[in-house]
Amino acid sequence: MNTLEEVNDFVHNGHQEYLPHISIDPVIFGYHQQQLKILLLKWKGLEGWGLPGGFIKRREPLSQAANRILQEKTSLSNLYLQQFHVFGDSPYRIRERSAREYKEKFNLDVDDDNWLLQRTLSIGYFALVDYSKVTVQTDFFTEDYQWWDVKEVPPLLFDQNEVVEKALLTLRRQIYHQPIGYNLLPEKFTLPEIHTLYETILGKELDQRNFAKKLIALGLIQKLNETRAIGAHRSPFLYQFEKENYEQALQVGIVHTY
Amino acid sequence: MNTLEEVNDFVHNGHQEYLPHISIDPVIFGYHQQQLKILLLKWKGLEGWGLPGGFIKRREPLSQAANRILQEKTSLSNLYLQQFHVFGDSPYRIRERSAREYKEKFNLDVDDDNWLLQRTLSIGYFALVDYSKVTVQTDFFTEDYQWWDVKEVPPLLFDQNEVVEKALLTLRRQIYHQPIGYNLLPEKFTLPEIHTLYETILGKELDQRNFAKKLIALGLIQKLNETRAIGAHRSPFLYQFEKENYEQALQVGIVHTY
DNA sequence: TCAAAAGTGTTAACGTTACACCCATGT
DNA sequence: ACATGGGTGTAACGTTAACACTTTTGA
Repeated sequence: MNTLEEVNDFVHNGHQEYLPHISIDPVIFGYHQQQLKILLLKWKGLEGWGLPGGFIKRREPLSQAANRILQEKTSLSNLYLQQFHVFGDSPYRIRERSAREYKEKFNLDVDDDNWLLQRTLSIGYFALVDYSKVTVQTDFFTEDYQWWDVKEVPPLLFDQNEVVEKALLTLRRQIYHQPIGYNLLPEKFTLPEIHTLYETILGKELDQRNFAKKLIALGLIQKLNETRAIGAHRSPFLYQFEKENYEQALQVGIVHTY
Repeated sequence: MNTLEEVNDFVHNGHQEYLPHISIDPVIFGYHQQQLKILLLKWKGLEGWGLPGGFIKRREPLSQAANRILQEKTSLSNLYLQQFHVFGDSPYRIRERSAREYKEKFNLDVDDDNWLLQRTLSIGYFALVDYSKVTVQTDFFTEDYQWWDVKEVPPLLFDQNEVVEKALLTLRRQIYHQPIGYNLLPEKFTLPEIHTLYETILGKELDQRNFAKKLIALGLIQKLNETRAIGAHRSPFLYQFEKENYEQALQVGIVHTY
């Protein structure tokens, strides 16, 4: 969506192609330099940053819509994607926005009953992606994008800070039942990497030895005969996930602590 | 909604009051005679049973809508109510239904573009209620209601069997993090009652002694100096929840097995 | 007095936690 | 050589899991 023609068509006729009143807002998690990050877009004409959301096509299955929206923004397919909550309580999402406000911000002429101005619920999804493989597409509405450390998320549009909070919370709870990491880390990774990842998600320190013991005891990771030289005094061993056990743990679910 | 006038108004003008394309479908759990049950409605003119769903008013917060719908059907307020998933993948929910089909089933004249015929996503909620306190309201669309053992749920409309399945799964997972029972049991209950409840939700046997020990050790329940005579050779002690610890466990969340 | 249900403790196995020193490498 | 980060084992503790008999009550 880059030409003015396309944008005008979307704004004025989009409701024929998309379902009104419902959007999908993905929280995209990536991991880089020992930090858990999320991908945010800067919307043109608006102050804040926001999630890379989108709408559902009228005959498109919901999960397919979520995948499509993610792919449009990040050029990634086959990522880990999971629905976690519907947001429909915030006053921002109830009071319809005015056409005037829209005109001022986007410089687009819209009627008062335009579909984009009406109340819209948001279905929250979170995605776990390999940071290094993401390439972001910007379009007419977005002027910039940036990865933000989850500890330093800026004020977001509407109630989207709440969306991010809840995504983190869900991730944190889920890690007690299912392994996480396959989608966030490169194929080969070091113990310190996955160790810090888990600490970051859980927001607490985990004993180095016990953590490694646990993952190996569960059969989730295996040591490779390679090391990676990453600077002074540092050449940790590489590990990779044991796909079979990992998949099984994902599906069956487990209950344990770290 | 009982008079023909009200029904016609809802069918033809409901989209002015309610958001189209989104419904709320509550799975209402109750517990009676050692069985976990859900409340289903028989829709007039349709073969199957279904969930007591409803729509969201245009300016109504989502969670308020869910509470209102539940109260309209069960006359209960202040119950435990939780969102768990949005359903939008099933082909039933994508193919728009035809006006002819609607006419045949409900004997109502509607246009092809009537809001009730269009694709509708469903937001799944589950409620935990005190079985003995529910009184069900039927209306024009519903001709009967019935509590069903979760082990014997009949074929439901659309993809609602999937909704029930997912509700149970969510409940089962949640019980590892938060206590459940306060909303399902009467104020005073016996050990065998809560024991069977947990066994039913988890779908597996739990050691009698260990189970009681655990709940008492966690400070969730306390023994009363009363017994209940419930038949031959049976007069178990009554217990009640320790509200403070219970609430705290609900909010903080815990990780444990049973 | 007999049948049915409720109540009650102990022990062994297992998993979790706490804890510190050596080794390899690059500067 | 030294500074930094990575790697590794053991012991105490707490939790879980397995197990059966006694008591009460009503018929």
